[in-house]
Amino acid sequence: MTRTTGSKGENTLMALRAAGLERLYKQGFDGMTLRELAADVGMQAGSLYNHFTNKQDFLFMLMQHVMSDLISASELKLEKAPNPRQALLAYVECHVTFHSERRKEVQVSTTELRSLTPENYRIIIAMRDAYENQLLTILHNGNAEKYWANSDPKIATKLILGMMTSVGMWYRSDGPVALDGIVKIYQSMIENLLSDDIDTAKITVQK
Amino acid sequence: MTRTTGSKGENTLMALRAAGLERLYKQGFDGMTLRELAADVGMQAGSLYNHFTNKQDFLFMLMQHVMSDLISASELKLEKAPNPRQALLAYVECHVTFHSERRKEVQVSTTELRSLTPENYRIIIAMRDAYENQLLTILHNGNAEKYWANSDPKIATKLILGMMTSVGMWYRSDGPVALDGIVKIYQSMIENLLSDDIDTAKITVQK
DNA sequence: CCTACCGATCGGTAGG
DNA sequence: CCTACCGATCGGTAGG
Repeated sequence: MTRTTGSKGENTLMALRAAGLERLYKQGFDGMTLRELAADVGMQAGSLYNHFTNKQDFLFMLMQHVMSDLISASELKLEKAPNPRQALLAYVECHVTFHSERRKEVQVSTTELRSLTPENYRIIIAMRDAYENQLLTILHNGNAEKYWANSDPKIATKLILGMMTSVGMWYRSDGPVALDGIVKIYQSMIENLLSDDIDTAKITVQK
Repeated sequence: MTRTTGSKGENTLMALRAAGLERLYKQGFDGMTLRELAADVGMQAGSLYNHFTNKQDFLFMLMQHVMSDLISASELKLEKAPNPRQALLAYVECHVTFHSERRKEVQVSTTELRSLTPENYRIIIAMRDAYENQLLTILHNGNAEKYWANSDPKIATKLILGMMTSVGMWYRSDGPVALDGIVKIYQSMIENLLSDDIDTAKITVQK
C-alpha cells in the first residue's frame, strides 16, 4: 500500500486551517463557532476534537505556524546579506511581501493575541520579539558601520515595522501597482527616513 | 430645582462608555457580555436597554464618537495652518497625539469594523475616508507648491498613516520618551521620507 | 432600574 | 468520524 502525498487526515487538517483562518479573519475567535468550522469542511462539531484538543489550541496552532514561517523567511534572506544596507533591503522586501501575501493570517495573529491563554500568549510574544530584534540588530549594525546615522534605533524599529505592517491593511493583489513596486517604494522611503538629523538631545526624556 | 452639571442618566451613560471601552478593548465585541458590562456599572443586564437599543447600537455609538472627535480635532488644527508644510506638521502632531492618548478607542474602532452592521459599517468607513483625505489633500498641495516632490501621494498617505497609527501599539505614557519627543521624531522622519526621488515610471504597473 | 424569564446556541464529552 | 447530549450562558423582552 504505497503512500502518496498526504493522508486523508493531513488533508482535513489543511482544510481546517484554511477554513478556520477565514472564519477567524471575518468573525474573530469569539465570533466564530466550531459548528460553522465543522460545516466548512463537511463534518460534525464533535469530530473536530480528533484534530485539536480544543478551540484555544486551534488558534494557538495557527498563530504559531504563521510566526514560525515569518521568522524563518527573514532568517533565510538575512544570511545572504553581505552588509547592513543589503540586510535592511532584504528585511523590508521579506516583511512587505509576507504581510501582503499572507495578510489575513498576520492580522489574525495580532488581533487575537488577546484571546490567547497567558502561557500561549507568552510564547507568541517571544516569537514576535525575536522577529523584531532582527530589524533592531540591522539598524544597530548600520549605525556602527556608518551606513546611516539614526539617533534612536529602538523607536525607528517601531516606526518602520508600523509602516510596513500596515501594507496588509490596504494592499490588494488586484490593485493598480504590482507588489514589487510597493516593495521598492518602501525600501526607498525607509532609506530616506533613516538618514535623519534630529537632535535627540533636545527631546524631553521623562525621569 | 436647579440643574447642575449632568443628570444621573448622563453619568451612567459616561460610566457605560468607559466600562464598555475597556471590555471591547480586552475582549472584543463578541467576547464581552452585556451582563459583565451591567455589573461594571452596578446594574442588571435588562436595565442596559434604557441606555441603548441593543449591543450593536452600543458599539456603533462608541465608534462614531471616536471618529467624530478625531476628524474635528484635525480640522481645528488644519484651519490655522498657513501652508502645506505647517499643515503636514500639524496633522502629524494631531494624529500621533490622538492615537497615543486614546489608543484603546482607536484600536477598537479598527478591530471591530467587522462587527458592524453593513449600514453602520458604511457610515464609519465614510468618516475614516474623510479623515484620510485630509492628509492626501495636504500631500497634493505640498507637491503643487513645491514644498516636496512625492511621486505617489496616494501610497505615501497610506504609508504615513500606517507608521503613525502604529504608535498606539507601542507608545506608553510611562515610557522613557515623552509624547512631544515622539511627535518630533515622526515629523522629522516623515519630512525625510517625503523627499523621495524614486522613479515611479520604472515601477511595474499592472494592466 | 429590577425580577423573571425566553429561545437559541455555545464548547465540549460519552460512547460508540 | 457520528449521534446524542450536557451544563452554561448569551442577547433580549415582558411587566412591573
